[in-house]
Amino acid sequence: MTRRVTIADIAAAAGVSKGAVSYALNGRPGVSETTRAKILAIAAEMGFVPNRAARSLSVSSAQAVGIALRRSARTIGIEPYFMELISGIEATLSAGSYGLTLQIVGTVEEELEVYRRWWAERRVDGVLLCDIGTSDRRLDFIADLGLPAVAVGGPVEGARFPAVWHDDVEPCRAILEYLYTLGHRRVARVAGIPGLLHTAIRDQAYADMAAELDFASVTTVHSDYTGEQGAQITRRLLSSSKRPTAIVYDNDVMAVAGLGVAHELGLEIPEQLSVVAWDDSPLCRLTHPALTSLTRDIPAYGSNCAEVLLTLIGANRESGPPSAESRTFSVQCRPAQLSPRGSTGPVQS
Amino acid sequence: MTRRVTIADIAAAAGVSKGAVSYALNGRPGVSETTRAKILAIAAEMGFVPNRAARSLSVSSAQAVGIALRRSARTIGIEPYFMELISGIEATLSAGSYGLTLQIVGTVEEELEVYRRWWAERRVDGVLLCDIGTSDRRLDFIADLGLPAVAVGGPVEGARFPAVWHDDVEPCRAILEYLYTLGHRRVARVAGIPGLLHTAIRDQAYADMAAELDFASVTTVHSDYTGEQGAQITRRLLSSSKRPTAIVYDNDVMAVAGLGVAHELGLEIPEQLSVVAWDDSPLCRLTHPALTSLTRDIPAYGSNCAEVLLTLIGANRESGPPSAESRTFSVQCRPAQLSPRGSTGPVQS
DNA sequence: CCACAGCGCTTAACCGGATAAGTGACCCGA
DNA sequence: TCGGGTCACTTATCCGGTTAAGCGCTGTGG
Repeated sequence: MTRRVTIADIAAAAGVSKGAVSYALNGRPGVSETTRAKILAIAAEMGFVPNRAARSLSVSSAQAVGIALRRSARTIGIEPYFMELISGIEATLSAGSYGLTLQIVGTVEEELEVYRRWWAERRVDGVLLCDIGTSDRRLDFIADLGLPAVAVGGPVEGARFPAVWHDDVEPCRAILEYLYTLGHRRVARVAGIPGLLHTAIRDQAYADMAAELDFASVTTVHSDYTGEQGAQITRRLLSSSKRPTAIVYDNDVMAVAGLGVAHELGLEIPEQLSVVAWDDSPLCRLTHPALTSLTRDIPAYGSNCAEVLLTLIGANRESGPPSAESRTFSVQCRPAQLSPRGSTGPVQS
Repeated sequence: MTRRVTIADIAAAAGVSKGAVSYALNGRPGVSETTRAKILAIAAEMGFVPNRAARSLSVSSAQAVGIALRRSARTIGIEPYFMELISGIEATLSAGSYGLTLQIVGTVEEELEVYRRWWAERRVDGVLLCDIGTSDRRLDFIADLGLPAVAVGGPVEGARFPAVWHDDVEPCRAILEYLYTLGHRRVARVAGIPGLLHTAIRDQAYADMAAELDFASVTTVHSDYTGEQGAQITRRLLSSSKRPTAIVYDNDVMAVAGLGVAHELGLEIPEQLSVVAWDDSPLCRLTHPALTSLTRDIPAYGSNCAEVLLTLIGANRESGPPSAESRTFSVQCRPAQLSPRGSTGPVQS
């Protein structure tokens, strides 16, 4: 339990000044190669690790980024999406020796307050915004704050900072074309939360596609993404007089719940009902039959987001405020791919 | 984008010294109530928030705790446990205005390195250790480091720091008694990773209980907690000549997978097979039939752990090193309760 | 031969708070 | 009336890094 070693200790041991040690450790000019090598050797031997607070205070950078999740304690675990996303984010951050600060909040107000505090305290150098809404209060708030941020989702109209997103239109087309080919004409969709941007984009894509092909009906019911609502809506859909022959779910949890309801009602899958899930977590392969789903690489997505944020933060540091161009660029990732499995099949006449 | 407000700015505005402002803001004696009120008013008006790095440097506390998870990017999402745990931890931490720093690692070596760095950098004031093993290298390493820590799991023999845990023996008894009462005599258990402490504890509890009651067989097969292995083991169990009439799974993901396999093999649940899951995530209520499972309040558990860690850190700060007593106390939480649902029923003869 | 540049290092200021020590004004009791 | 204690505040130092400025020495070109 000896006292931690500081650059002053190294300076004393090497017989040079604090400044020289700092130059040597940071690989900047100002010391000879001989001295540098000696200092580095001593630092390594003494097990020197710079104090984060001291460095932050000097260079005014926290070497950390923040992420605030707005979910309840009970429901946050069930959605594999977040943990996979965080895992990807984390991989990129720790490669760049940045830390990740996580906070879970209940309301938008709390979330805004967290951002304000983080930035005022300089606890983070930037944040990642999840669950982008169609009209999102957070976007202007954060831009006004001057807090570097990246939207995890998009495209965001007139954004004042970058967004990283997947195209959702193409996968929607793929699903409907696939179901159409299998002979389905009555398709229902259990969508996510209406206020979310990607929900709105999918709504539009389905409507467009439905008009293009001659489906008898393509209905959309909005939900809160929970399994409970997924089950409830499925029960309602399946007990209506003209029930759909295929149901598409906006996440995997609801799809699993829907599958459960179908079993409960004694429906054979896929003979009497086809089921498609969005977001191919391992969950989709656990059920019987396995769920046909849209596969995205979520950890890679998280890594992309983190990478863009680090670039933005780097750009901020040098040469004053970043250019408008670099602040609003938009990165599009590979769209989700349809993975057909046992839960979908041709319509039985 | 004005420069951030410092105590020097407040001092200037209030016409006092930096020191007076610091005393006023921290509620310590040294300023009159009149002056204190004036300073607080000015600070509030100017939107003052103390710089975290500066404060940390002075008081040498990071106001943050760390948690390192050793899981792969792909599998970490599927287990609702972690996110629920983190959510509970976070609730307590942010109530005490502590931050949570998260890192995902691949190996124990990496994990140890992360702890070493965090502590050397003073990026965290303490850590939470998950997935405690039967002989866990991390325990001594961290104790030697002097890094305050709490084990999330236990009881830990000869621990040099506190552990927070559930009794697992009682729930094991409850499951086996329940299944025995329903007439089951051949019970299989798909257990978790053998090296983990709670797996070993459950192994022992099942063995003891099996000897106590006259089961025909109580077999245990170890797994890696993934759905894939859960399915594979279930398939093997169910196609053996003397197949079990009930299977108990050490987590919910494997139970769901097992249910899928049973469906696949055309077994009626619970008529031909009873299924019990450990850890009652919402997942257990999504399947059909719903899974009988052991309910624990994971977010509350996380909160408990965080609370103990904060106490430990607080104890550290005042009066030098904490007493041996406070360092090794062990908090036991309410054991898991059996929630019978549709997946279990009496044996059909 | 000298002005000047460049190297290699030291010095000292600075980041933004916390805090021990110091100071002057005031009050109180002997 | 004066010593001593308390109050209210200021001053100065520290935490552990970074970094601009300074300074002596050497080499070099005009």
